[in-house]
Amino acid sequence: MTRLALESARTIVVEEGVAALSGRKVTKRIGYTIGTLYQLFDGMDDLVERMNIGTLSSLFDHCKVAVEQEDDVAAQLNALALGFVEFVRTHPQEWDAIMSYRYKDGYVISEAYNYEIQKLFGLMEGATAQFYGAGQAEEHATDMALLWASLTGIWAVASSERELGGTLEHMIDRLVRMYLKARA
Amino acid sequence: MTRLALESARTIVVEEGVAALSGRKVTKRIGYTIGTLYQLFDGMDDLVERMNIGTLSSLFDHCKVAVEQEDDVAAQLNALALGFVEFVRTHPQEWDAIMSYRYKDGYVISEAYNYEIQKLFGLMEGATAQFYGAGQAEEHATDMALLWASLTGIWAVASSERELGGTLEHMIDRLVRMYLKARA
DNA sequence: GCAGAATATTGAACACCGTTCAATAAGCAG
DNA sequence: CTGCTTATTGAACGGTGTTCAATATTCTGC
Repeated sequence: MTRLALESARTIVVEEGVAALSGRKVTKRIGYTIGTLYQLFDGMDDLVERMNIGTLSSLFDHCKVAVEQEDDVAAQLNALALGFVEFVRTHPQEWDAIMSYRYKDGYVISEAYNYEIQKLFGLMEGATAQFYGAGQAEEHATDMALLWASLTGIWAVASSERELGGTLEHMIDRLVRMYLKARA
Repeated sequence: MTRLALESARTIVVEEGVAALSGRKVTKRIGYTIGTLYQLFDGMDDLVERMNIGTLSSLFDHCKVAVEQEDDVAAQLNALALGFVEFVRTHPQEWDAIMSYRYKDGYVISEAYNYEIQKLFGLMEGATAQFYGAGQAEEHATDMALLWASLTGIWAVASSERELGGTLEHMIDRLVRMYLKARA
């Protein structure tokens, strides 16, 4: 039933947003009652986290095939960035669940979650590996964190429906170009 | 009383985070009851939005004095970025209220809110004006949106307490450096 | 000072929420 | 069929946002 519950939760998030997610709604959709949910999940935080892990995993899969279709660094980096945009555009609510949901004070994010994030970072590191020498691992990591932060920040700004100048694609393009110019 | 309520709301957000904010808590702290809040605010969205406007205004004031102490572009841009970090570091919960609070479907953000955002963009545009010619207004706007997105994204990543490589200051430094190198 | 109008404040009501847990139902081994 | 184990229930608790008729208070004109 946990699989059913996670699917149900995802459907609600997709259709109404993570703010509209509730345990009772999740169980009602699949013919269960609220009590059952709490035998299988350690509260709503756990449910949302496990759903988010699934989203991150899908994002990784999507980006991976995008990157693997390219050869040189510039093309790979562009494919990665555009792959991210493509995925988030088609799963805006699921991405928003990742970005805006706040776990209860003291809740510890699972290793599985951090592993998915690491997978995504690995993709970026792989694409840009040739820019960094043996002793530049730290610099490399910093740059990847910066790129990731910028990517997610760009989406946040672009999806805020305020006219802040510049379309999503333009910003992405300038970010990648800027990085390549500064690095290559 | 609306002033009192906004102060009370801010105190709760600072002490417990925006997720712990509730109308009854806000009014109880100042000796009122829940009914009163709804005569003065058009629901919780309105209350949060007006509180967030105050936060953005404070952020602007803080960044403005930081920028005005510098002369050349590079120094101004650095001051701006570090001013942002400084403010958000000292007001993490209030900033999180801006980033993670989700307004109800259909709620329209006020002009006053968008104006505060515009003020911040104006600060960035002022500092980088000399990089852009007469016909490059659009390009300028795109770049500013990108810088803003990156700045806020960097904070989101850095404050997520996952070790994703690179301290906050390092990322900020590399972002500004990257922009200047690509532009100047 | 006082009547009346305008404004401010209340608190109960409604339908939800997350979370817990004793009680029940279902499935299964011997 | 009995007992044991697992799955499921649903009531209970203390909270939430929101509405609104009823009550208090303040202000205005006389």
